Amino acid sequence: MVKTIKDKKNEYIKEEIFSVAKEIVSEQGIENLSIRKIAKKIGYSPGNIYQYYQNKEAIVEDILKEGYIKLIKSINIEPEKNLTIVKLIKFKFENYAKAALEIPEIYREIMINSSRNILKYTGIFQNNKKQKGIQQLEMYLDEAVEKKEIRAINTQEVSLILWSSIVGIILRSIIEKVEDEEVVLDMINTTIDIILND
Amino acid sequence: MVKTIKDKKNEYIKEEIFSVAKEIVSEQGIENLSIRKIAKKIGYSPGNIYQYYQNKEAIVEDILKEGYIKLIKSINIEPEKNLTIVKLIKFKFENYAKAALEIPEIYREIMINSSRNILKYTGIFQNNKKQKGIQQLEMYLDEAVEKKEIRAINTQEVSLILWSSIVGIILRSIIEKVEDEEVVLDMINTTIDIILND
Amino acid sequence: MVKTIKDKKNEYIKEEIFSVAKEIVSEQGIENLSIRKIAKKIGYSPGNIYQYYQNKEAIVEDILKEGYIKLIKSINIEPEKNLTIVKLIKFKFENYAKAALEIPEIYREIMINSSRNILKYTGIFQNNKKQKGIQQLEMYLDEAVEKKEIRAINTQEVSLILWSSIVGIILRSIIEKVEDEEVVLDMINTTIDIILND
Amino acid sequence: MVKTIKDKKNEYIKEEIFSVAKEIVSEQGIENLSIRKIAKKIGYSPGNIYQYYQNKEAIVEDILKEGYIKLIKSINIEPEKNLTIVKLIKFKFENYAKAALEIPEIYREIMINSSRNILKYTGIFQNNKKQKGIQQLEMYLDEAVEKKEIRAINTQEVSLILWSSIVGIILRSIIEKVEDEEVVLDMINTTIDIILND
DNA sequence: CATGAATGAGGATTCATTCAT
DNA sequence: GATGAATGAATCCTCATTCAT
Repeated sequence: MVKTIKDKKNEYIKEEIFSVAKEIVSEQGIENLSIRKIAKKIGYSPGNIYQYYQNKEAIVEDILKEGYIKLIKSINIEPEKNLTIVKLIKFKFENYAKAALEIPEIYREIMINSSRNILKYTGIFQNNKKQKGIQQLEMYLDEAVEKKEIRAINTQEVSLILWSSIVGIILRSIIEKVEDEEVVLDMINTTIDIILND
Repeated sequence: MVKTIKDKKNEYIKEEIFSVAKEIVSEQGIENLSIRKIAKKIGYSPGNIYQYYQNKEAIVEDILKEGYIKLIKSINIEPEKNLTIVKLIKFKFENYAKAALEIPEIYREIMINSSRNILKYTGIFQNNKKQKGIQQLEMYLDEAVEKKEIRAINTQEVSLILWSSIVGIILRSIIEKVEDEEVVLDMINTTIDIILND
Repeated sequence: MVKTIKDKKNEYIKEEIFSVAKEIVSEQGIENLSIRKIAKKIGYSPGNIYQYYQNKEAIVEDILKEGYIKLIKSINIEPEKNLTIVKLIKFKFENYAKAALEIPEIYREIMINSSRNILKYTGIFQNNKKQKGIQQLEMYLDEAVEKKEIRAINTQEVSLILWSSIVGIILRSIIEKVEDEEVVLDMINTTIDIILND
Repeated sequence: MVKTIKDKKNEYIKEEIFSVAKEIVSEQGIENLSIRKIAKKIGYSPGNIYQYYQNKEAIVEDILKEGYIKLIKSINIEPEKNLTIVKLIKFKFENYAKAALEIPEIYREIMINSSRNILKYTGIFQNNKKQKGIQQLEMYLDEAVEKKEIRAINTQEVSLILWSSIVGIILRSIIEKVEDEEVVLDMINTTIDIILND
């Protein structure tokens, strides 16, 4: 399984296609992404794109997947000092929102997308397989209750509500093209306060 | 101003176009609506559509406008008996959610749309001109506080958060094609409870 | 052959169509004239236009013909005082140019049009049937030579040259959208001086 | 920089498109040129034309540019023997007229076109930037005056008049579809004689 | 007379994808 | 691996004209 030079070159070009595709999506929206635009931008021929990706859909999928990973990473960042659970939740949501706002067009697409493939990662209504974010959030809430940081709540319910509220806020801020990130972050913070209140 | 048979036929066909367009939007999403598809579906030539609508945009606008009006109406329904403010709010959000879920694709489009024209009605981040729904909600919250139904809160903030949370939930349920309306309605109810808690 | 009220109404509407058509031509150029635009502007239906004109071409023809008549009239204006022949020629060309510049789009179309119908009035290369303008010009030149106002010339040749030079100048000024009429009139005057000179 | 077979084929097809486009323009006028017609005539799909030309405008531009270059070349032909200035002017205008009459429809289009891009080369009313043809003509006239070949004249004025007269004559001969080139050339010659006369 | 719905053809473009080279 | 020509279907829209009403 050693990577030959060829393999490396291969990967390099695939990255190139990928990266240029993201650029186009960021600038013009996913609905304006086209194979030809990608090809033109990287200086390859349209046909050649199909050496690296099966079709356009595969590229889009990759973009969304990468976006999703970025989001996951953002909530896996651990704070440097010890924080209360509530503060930890706030810390994580703040990182999540920042990550989302760095890739607004892609975040928008991820959250709007109805394909099974994507829903696997974004769904909140599929009882059986909960996405990691919600799982983690629920755990934190359990812990917070246990530690009496917050009053006793139905953590299963509240985690869902908290999650969809915040996703809703971020989505709207993207759709409305809000420029001041602070406004969004503040609103998220307040939302957490109110929902977890005391 | 008597409507002649011709007028009626005319209106009938315009309705037909409109209705077929909505069908396509519901089935394939607004991004897949096209004049040709409409024409084919009603058995007319594409050019003829332009007898009834100035252009594609006008059709889309009408669809969204109708959807928006449906939503407005849903929150203008008054309950039969006297209700506490909190119950009134729940009643109204329930009607709103039901209305939204009757036209899922259109609701989705309304809420995702970034055009100035639509944002006028859906925006929550434009401080100056608040949309009616939020205004009304804020008033109710003020009243609820006054009547000591709920604890003292920053009604301006809370109305925004409540609103965007619920829109977020409805939107996600549409994107995830949740079939059981009850699940969504319950979640909304709980959200209101939690946010306004007691 | 008495004109009934019906006939008059008929004519009135035909005039209306005609007049609106000219407006469109003046504003948007003849290539943008369409039956629908005419119909819309006069508040009649497209189909009805065909009650008054056989087809679009007939309307255009009428517009050009009227333009041509305007031009003819302009050179039939007689000066108030007695003028030398050369001054008379200048007087007439000046009127002609002014008339042309009042209907630039139409003049352009007349002078560019290759249809037999129009060439009948604008042609200068059809030896057999000379258009009136050239005929008249030739007569004046004959007279000027006879009266020794100008040197002996081949009036047949010179009339053609003078004519096409001036038409060329007017046409170019229209194509270049020259705004200052005086510039054009001066140039025409100088052209006459130089060609007839001494 | 070796041209591969592919390159050659590519160029060949571009030429094909170009040439077919010119054919259509010659037969039906530039206003009737369409991508679909070109595609049909060469047996390609309309979309494929866009492999070779960015859009319709680019094709038209190329046609006009080629025509314009042809004209420029025609007046850059130098006579074999020494000629007097007047004869040189005649020689050049003759070549110019011949070139124009080889591409009548295109010449017509060039001279009728009101776009800034074309006027740059054809305009005579833009004082600041005179087109080369007029500049050259003026120089020749200056020289002719200096050498006493012709009487003293305002060479600036006369060059404009001479130019527009001759363009006017050529244009009319094209519009009237004069078949005998000699007639036109004679008329031009006479015009020069008369305007520069003696 | 007048309507205006309807057609059918046509306009320029754009696109994802394929395939011979 | 890479090319890019080619297709065929699609996009929106405009038009002159006809014809049943």
